Amino acid sequence: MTKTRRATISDVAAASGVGVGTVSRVINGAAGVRDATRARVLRAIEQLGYRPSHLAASLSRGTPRTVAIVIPHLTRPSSVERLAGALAVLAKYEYDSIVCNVATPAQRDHVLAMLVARHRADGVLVVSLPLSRVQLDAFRAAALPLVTVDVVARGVPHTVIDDVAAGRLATSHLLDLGHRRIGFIGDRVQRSVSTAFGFTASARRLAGYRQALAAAGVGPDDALVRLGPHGPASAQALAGELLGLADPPSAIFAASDTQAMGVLAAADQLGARVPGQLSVIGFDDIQSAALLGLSTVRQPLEDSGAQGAERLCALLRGEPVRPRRQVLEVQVVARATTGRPGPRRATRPPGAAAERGPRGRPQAAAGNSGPGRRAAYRITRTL
Amino acid sequence: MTKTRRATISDVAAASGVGVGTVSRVINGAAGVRDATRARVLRAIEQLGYRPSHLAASLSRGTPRTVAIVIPHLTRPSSVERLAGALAVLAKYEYDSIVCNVATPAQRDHVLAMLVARHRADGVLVVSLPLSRVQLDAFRAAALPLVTVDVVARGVPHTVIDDVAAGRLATSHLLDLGHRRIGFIGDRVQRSVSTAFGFTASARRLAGYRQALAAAGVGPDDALVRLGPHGPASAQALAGELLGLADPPSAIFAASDTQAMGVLAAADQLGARVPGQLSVIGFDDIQSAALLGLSTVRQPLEDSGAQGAERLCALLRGEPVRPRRQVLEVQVVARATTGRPGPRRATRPPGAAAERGPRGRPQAAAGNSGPGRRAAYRITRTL
DNA sequence: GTGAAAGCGCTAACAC
DNA sequence: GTGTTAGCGCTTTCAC
Repeated sequence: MTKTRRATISDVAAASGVGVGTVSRVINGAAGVRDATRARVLRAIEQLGYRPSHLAASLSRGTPRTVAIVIPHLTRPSSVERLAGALAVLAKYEYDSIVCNVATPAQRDHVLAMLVARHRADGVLVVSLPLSRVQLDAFRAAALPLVTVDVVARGVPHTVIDDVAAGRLATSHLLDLGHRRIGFIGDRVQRSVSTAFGFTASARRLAGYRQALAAAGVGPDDALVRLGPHGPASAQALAGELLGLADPPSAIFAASDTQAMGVLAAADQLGARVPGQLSVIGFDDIQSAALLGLSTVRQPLEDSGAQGAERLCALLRGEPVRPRRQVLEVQVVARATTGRPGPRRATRPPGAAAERGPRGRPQAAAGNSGPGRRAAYRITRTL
Repeated sequence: MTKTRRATISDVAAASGVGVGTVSRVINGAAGVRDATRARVLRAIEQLGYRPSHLAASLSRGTPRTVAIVIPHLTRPSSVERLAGALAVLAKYEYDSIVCNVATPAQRDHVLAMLVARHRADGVLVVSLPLSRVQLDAFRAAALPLVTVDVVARGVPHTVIDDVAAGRLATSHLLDLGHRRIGFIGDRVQRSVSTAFGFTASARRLAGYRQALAAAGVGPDDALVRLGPHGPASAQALAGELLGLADPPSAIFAASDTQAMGVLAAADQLGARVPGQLSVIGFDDIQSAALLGLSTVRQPLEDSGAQGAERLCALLRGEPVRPRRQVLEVQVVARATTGRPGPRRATRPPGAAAERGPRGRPQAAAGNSGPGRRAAYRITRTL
């Protein structure tokens, strides 16, 4: 076997005694090629091990049929669900998807700048990342089609939820159950330029929480609002603080399911029964929420990615994308971690470890554990 | 503003009164361009809104500098961690990564066939997907560089763990604690062609489980081995069966953390205290395992993706990749769900729901809940 | 039906 | 330093 260069279309043409045009037609399944000729070409392709260059074809055709997806914190359940939704749609339309996972604002800026500077993707889907005015201008100047998901962007089609209303919804669920001392645990806005992505969902959910309390005539108590870095460990610590208060909350609204899990961990550790002593509601409805029986506000994660991708594809086809802002619905999913407030009981001091004991499940769940079963829940309200 | 076509390199050359070669040098930061000239070119680029075509450059240069990653079940925590590891490495070497999430064997075959048929990626990283002999031959025939992760492939560099040994390790952990009746919950090998990916990790872990039992002189009891579809719901049902046995196991080894969570759910539901009445060990050490205090066998997920990507890059540089099989180490991470077997107690029948109560935590975890803290654990043994 | 030839937009070798 | 030119491998008229 010769150590030669890859076969090209003209090699195939020569080998089969036809012109390159004919070979091209055969490759692309175009009509107007005699069967005998086609067979001859196919045989030459086979024996030369010819593989058409996607690059050359794309260049000649004028479009790479490639889309870039820029997304932070890919390993977070909410991110990966969005990504999966987008990938499925893009694959459906036969776009290649270049995935850019960005861990820092510097990476984000670098990736976005690259995407704008060189023409490597037909369009870009940005997930969860707030874009600066400069960045938006750059996309516009480059005429690079852009769609965002989970973040508002002026002049750009975006798919979002109403976080303020969703925050009200979660809080109302707790109020409706009879809670009056309701804590909030969310993300502290990062000041440090080096790590700040500028996420604002948590803050908007907090605003909704405050609105709902005010509407219910419950006075705000800032001692019940705790913010920290995203992640369960921090949330666990903050929940511990809340539970250690002289007048602790009977319920906690966590700005994400991940944080809610930290709250549950704190409750476990301090011996607070859930939901008897402490009700907990999260946000997102990631897959493990169902597993844990976590009550939460469900937002359509996978669908948001799919919708964003659909809109980007429409944009690439030159179709109008209206309305510019697509607002997806959310709903409260009441599972086993929220209930009516119980009588006050002291929590166990940290250090007095207890054994992992039985947990409550909604009645409907019991005896209904067949394969493929999804955790039972009831949807309380839809936004 | 004219509705004209995109500016090309020769437009820029013309506008700045230089040749295309000079423009190319400016774009690529090549030395040997007078500052004044460079400035003139840059200005022209600016005002023409010129964006170099990645496609044309790649074609001319001869390589797309693009890699494809083919991975199933992207939203599973183990998959996405591997993906993130690979993406980070590929970004480091400035490769674009096309991600192909495949949900079915048909999709897998389609994607792989496409990758082989057209030259669109410099190399391919296949994660967790067993490749047929035909598929492997196709890659070889196309001279398309291939590396796999989490799956053995003849003649191809692959990064794996020793699942059999890991299964022994998990089982030994339980044996060492004093357990003798140990259940196993894993994946049933799918027969249906339409859904069978041919994953074998669970089966190999089962083999290790059997080996460890035999080595400890514990007679096998097939009633304690339950296989079903992957996923927590199925595992929960199977664990329910096990706990309902006349002589139930005092410990269960689940072939994945996801399944272990189903086991925990079953224990909760049936009122079996963990680890008092039932010890549970999972496999993978996905992020939520730490959160739940789940004892597990940790395999380096993110690192496996990173290693695979490193090896693929080495291959693309033409370097030899040795040894062909890279075996990563695993270790038991003992958290709060495994302990010595306690006195036998009857489980509560399903339907008698209990409240979610305090769970055990390792002593070290208590009072150590600061931000950024990782759940405390002790590593029992390394393979 | 099929072949020839003109691009697609760039890089790189070579000349000046 | 800078311009010129020959490809890179394909698609796509446009003749025949």
